[in-house]
Amino acid sequence: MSQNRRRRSHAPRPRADVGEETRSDLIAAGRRLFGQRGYDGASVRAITHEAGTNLGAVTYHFGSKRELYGAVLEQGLRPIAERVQAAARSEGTALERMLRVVEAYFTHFEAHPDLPHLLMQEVAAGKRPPPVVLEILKSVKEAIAGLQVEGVADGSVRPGHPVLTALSVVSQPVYLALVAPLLRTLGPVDLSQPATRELSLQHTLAFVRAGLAPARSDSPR
Amino acid sequence: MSQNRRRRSHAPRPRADVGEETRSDLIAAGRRLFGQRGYDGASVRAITHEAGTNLGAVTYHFGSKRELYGAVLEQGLRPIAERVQAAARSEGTALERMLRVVEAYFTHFEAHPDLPHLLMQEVAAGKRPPPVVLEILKSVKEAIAGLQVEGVADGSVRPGHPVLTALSVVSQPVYLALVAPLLRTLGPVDLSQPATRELSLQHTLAFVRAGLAPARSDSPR
DNA sequence: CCGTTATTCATACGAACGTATGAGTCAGAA
DNA sequence: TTCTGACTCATACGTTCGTATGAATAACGG
Repeated sequence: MSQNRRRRSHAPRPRADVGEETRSDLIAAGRRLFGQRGYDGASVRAITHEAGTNLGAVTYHFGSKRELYGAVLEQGLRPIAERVQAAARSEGTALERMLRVVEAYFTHFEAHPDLPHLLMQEVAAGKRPPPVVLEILKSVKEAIAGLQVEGVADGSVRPGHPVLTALSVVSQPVYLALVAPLLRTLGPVDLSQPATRELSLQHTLAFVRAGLAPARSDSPR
Repeated sequence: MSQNRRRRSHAPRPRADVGEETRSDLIAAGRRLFGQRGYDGASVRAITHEAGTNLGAVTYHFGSKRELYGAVLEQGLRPIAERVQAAARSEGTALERMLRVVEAYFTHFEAHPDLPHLLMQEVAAGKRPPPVVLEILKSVKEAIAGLQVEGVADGSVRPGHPVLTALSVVSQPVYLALVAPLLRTLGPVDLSQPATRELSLQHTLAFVRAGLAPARSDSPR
């Protein structure tokens, strides 16, 4: 997490930051290839070639392929976690903020369609993500679960299990992004078209709103 | 789909069906290992060892590892597709049948927790499932989408996009089963306990019912 | 009984993989 | 200028993989 901090005391001094650029190139290439072909499908050779560096670069900068994957995951997940938490801390009723969380997922996945694949591929294969990633996931889970609790308090959300509710909400954008490539094969729904994407966002917002809203007796404001 | 039908005309006659048993042993072992370790993580050697057969058995009976995986997927998916379609054809309003579909997923995943992993691991890794599997998925998708259309007609379901609605519904049990192993790590929710499982079923039914039901003006019967 | 044939088995092959190794390169401190 | 250390690079190592090959085995029809 913090062991790769050069510039120790009075010592070595890196050369211009050449290494940092290689490092970020590897993360970018890894993100692209891991997302497209899966962890095993993306060889170190392919990644280093895509990054325009040498085969040894992964070992040198990350120690192993697995640790590169961890860095890719962390760098990919942290921004969306921040967006979600920002949405959870925004103004309005808890339900309104919850819908903003959904919208945050959607717009983020629009810019980074490979992100759900990146994470879920390992989850689905039964492996355990690195601890740093688990912590990020945990914080997101708690933010959304907290939103449900707040919603019950302010009357904008129907009572229920906070964690399960968080899963129900998150599952919508994540699952949709996961199966998007299949959808084009299975039928006429093409989520790569902006109009369809907007439609799916509106559908999801409506579904989540209806799923969370109280039974219609004390719907506030 | 039907090319593995021996007993051609007047000819060879298999010996007692010894081969069929090996074949099903391989599928069972493949299902276990593919589900636990992912496609790449389950080597042909591990699978044949688990099945108690020889290394060459996969090539002999299926032609390749990939085709074994296809057979595993097909054999795993067909029963749940049938259950879902039976639920879709049952009695009651479309909404009631939709909830029965959700329940069918839940109870089936309870008996076969590795099933979602088996399929989604490849979807998440960006690969395309074999055509037979795609056809099964398509039929399920259409059954549930048809349920939504029926629901709008009989007034039990709010209007909306049929396919997107089908995805929203299916995502619930699938995503829950996918992240179940992570949930135990991330917090106090343990979906392997029967009580929690029942709780999650009730939660999902409530969420889907609320998400689908019309705005409360013409809720029938 | 013999020959055919489905099936099993041991073993080999070639390719691809992740990682290790050691030499080469170059900017900056002394 | 010389030395140092971060970084790059080519190449080698050992392993594991999926698949191919051909011999052994055993049941069945004739």
